[in-house]
Amino acid sequence: MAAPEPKRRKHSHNEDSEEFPVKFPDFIIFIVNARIQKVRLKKLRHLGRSKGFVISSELNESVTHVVTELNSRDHVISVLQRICKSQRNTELNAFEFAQKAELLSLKWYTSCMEEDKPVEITDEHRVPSRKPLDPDALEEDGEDKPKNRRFACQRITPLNHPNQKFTEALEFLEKAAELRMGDNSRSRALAFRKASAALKALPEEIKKPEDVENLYDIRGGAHCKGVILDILENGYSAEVEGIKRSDWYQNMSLFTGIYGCGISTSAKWCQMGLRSLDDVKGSYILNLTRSQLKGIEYYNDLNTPVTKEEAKWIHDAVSQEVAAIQPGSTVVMTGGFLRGKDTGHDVDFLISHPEEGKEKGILGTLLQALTKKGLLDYTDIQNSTVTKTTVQTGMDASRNTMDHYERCFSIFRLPKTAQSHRSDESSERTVAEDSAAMDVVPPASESSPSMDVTPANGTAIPGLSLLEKTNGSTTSPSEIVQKTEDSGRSWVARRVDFVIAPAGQYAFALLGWTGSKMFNRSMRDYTNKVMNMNLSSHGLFDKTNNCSLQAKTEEEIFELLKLDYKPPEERNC
DNA sequence: CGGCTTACG
DNA sequence: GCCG
DNA sequence: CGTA
Repeated sequence: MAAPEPKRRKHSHNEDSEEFPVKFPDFIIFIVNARIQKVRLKKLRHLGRSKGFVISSELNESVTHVVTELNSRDHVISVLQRICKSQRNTELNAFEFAQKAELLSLKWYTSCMEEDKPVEITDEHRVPSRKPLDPDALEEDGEDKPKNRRFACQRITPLNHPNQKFTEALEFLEKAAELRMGDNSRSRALAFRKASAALKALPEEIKKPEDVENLYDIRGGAHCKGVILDILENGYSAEVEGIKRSDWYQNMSLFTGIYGCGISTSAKWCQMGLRSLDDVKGSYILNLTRSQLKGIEYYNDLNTPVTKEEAKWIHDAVSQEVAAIQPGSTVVMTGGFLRGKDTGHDVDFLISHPEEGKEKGILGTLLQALTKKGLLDYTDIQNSTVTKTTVQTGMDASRNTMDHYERCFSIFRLPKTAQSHRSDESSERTVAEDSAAMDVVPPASESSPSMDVTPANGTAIPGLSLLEKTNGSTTSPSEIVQKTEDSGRSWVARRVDFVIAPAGQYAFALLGWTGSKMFNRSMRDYTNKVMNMNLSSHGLFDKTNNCSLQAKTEEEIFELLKLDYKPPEERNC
């Protein structure tokens, strides 16, 4: 509504209080910004001033009324402390201040706004102290309370737990919800995932419906409880089985299984009448992205779980290269493997260097080195392909372009010799031997070393597959699949993610890339709602005083957030 | 009845 | 879909 | 939009 007004640069100190006549000088109000959107806060302040209240933009002794969305006195005080600290206001003690000033809910404030005057303050308006100094003091009350913690990041969530049957069903419903493209669908999917996470943290198997009463993320819900009940009674969920059999689910599943193809694209293809991978390959009107082409080409490989052994081999290969590029660097395999899983859909590496700044350029050089060794099939950086085709030396030309970026999603060529040497312990090979063993094509000038699907002259011909189809109605589509499958490669394709982080962000990157996804969402949600801070894989930002907080270990991050530390194996929500 | 993690490519 |  |  109101454009950024030029009026307010008169007095930077007490800002715009002079714009409106003060009608209630006894009400000096400070609004705590926690749990309030920035825009809304601005409106609230302006509204208050326009009604004749004094809205202080600073927390000081003169403030008489504190207004907040927070619902516990302790919480308010701890936030006030932070504000004092950030204002360098050392003489103001948050505890003593809270004794004198009124701590009131936002409801009181909005009531005042509606009535155009201060409304009478009742205990309803006051922030409840809600301090059961002895939690067991309130016995009968305690029975009704949730028996798990509110946020998944506060709970111990191991990889293996006794309620797999239930969580699998709930996570199936999560996936199914994501595939439906409604407005609520993402949020509904989240609800299923949260319910699953709640069960994953239970130490005992669920035997009766009462076992899931009073659990956050389940207790208030009919749907999830119904699913659990179903499984308890029949051993399976009819809803889940029904969806599994449905055509739309199978088609959507198939297409979203293609790397680079999300629900939007999948739905589009479904609506176009496509029903199989061959349909996609045979359609000449689709504008397939680079990643989708690779996703189709390596559909089977990329949908085969990566084993821990494979991951280790890749880790070795990557570490070797990185050590050569920048000695002293660290290469950590993050993701599910760090959380204790023994398979994964991809492998994640976090690369860093203890000396700030020395990590710069590593990723670009690493990708070139791996590509040169024939270990990388695809990187999702778009720069070194089409434009500079004239230069036959290829890689050298792109040197300056491959510089500063921090993530790379790639497809790794894992030598088959590195795959299964379980039966023979002595057949351990080194990375060097293996990459030498496979017929390494020195990555030619063109982007794709012309695999089966793409024609040899480089540029993909849109109508090619169609021609094949029309030429021989005898040419079965499965023939193409076969071609791609036993094309006699000496390697398999695996998804590998590279992340690079400067030393100052290392702990945050490690935390973020270790996951799980649900753990991250939960922890970031908690950070917002409880701490009024902002957490990402780059850092931690305190919104109450607009400053970022440093941490050099994961433990320090948990401490800053007042959370009990959880090792990676306990983050499997 | 609004909100639901956050950021890069 | 579940929570505040 | 897709991916983590």
